[in-house]
Amino acid sequence: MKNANILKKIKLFAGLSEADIEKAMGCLGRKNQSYAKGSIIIEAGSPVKNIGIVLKGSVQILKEDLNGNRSIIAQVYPSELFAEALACAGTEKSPVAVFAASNCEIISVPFSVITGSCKNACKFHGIIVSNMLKILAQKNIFLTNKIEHLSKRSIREKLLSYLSSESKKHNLKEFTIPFNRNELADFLFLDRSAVSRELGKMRDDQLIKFHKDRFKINF
Amino acid sequence: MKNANILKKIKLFAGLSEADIEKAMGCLGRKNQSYAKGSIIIEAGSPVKNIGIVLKGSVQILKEDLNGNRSIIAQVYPSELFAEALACAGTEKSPVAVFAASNCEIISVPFSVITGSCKNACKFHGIIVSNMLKILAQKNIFLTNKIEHLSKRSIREKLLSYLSSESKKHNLKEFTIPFNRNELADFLFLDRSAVSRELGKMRDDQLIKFHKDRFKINF
DNA sequence: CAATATCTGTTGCATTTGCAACAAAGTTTA
DNA sequence: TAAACTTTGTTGCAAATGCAACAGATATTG
Repeated sequence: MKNANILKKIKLFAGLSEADIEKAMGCLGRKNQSYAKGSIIIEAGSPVKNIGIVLKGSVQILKEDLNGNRSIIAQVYPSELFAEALACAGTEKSPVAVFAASNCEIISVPFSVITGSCKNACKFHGIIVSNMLKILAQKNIFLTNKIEHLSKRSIREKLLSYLSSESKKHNLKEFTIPFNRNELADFLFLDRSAVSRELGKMRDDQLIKFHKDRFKINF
Repeated sequence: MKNANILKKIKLFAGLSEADIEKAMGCLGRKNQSYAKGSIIIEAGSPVKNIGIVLKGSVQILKEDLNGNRSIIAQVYPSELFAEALACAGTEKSPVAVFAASNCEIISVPFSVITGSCKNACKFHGIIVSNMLKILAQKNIFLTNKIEHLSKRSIREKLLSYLSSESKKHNLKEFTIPFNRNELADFLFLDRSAVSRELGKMRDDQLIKFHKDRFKINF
């Protein structure tokens, strides 16, 4: 896919035409950067001032604990943002590292440029800021929902909470989830086999029916 | 405390002088509202268009599951915001209800007014929008941290994750946490006695020392 | 200070869960 | 279609954890 097509998918630019995006990119100070696989984009402990946008390839968000054990927090793909919360919050010491999971191309936009008034007084700033608010707010809601599921004490309750929210999202009692068993277990931080076992019991108890990633709930 | 003093504490108005705040309130369309204890401020399922600011008393954020079981998500006190993420995201069906935990006074600001350009082209909008971004971003980071702790499989790992992040926050190996045991257990969605037990074991293993809410970590 | 209330620690017990190893079902590839 | 691979389900077992009930420590109140 060409850059232009990726640019159109970027939520930060939602509501802007292709031409508008080009202009806006000018205002934001376009700085395409390439990173070789494995190279570090943001070092843990460093200040975060820029928002990242992935154009090609993918980057990983890593967390390292005090003992040096690394764990992958997230993987970010083309058209998606990273480090936006850290940049907005003006984080002085990044709690995470960002590194290139493959050869990749990214845009790096100083956060100050987004909020700062544009010398061209261009109307795009308003839209972009408004998009930024929406992106942060939606992520907020997503995280809150996830915590809601994780707050439950048993596997069954966690699953019920998750399935219930999926059902509400689709406004249907029957729906497809975006995970296979492994991913579902990972999403809820549970053991896969334990999830399978509990889903089986829930079926025995007539709470749900399912086949693979297709679920039907009876509550 | 007088209203003016509360207003100065509102993060949304950070960076504005008292006089500025008064003016800004004019632009935002000041609408103080009073609610009697127990009355509903936002109904679950309704669209959320306004950001709420608590001036007096407190409000509770409630979640009701499909079976009608209510659980308290959060309690919001004077100078704090509520429903800001829902309003920013333009939520059509609130997943939560908000109700008055006591007699309370709140300000309700339509989200559109915050992003929309002010007829007075006042400079406050810029600052307020920027504050809003920061508030959302900081909450984002907070939620991500919490999920990081909850992602751990055992109580010990959850505690280590939490204590480690507190230590980093203070840049010290010895620090005071803002929770008593009950609250700590609730924050991590664990059983209080199990937390006590595990903290004891961790002390036996020379990982930590503690007395009440004062901790010292050896890792 | 005595009395009361709150907070923290301890322990037995039943249950849940993670883990490991394997089996079955489903999918992809040659 | 056979073979290889991936995904899902099953099960035994040990360990972790929630729960309940109580005891000790600390704080608050009259």
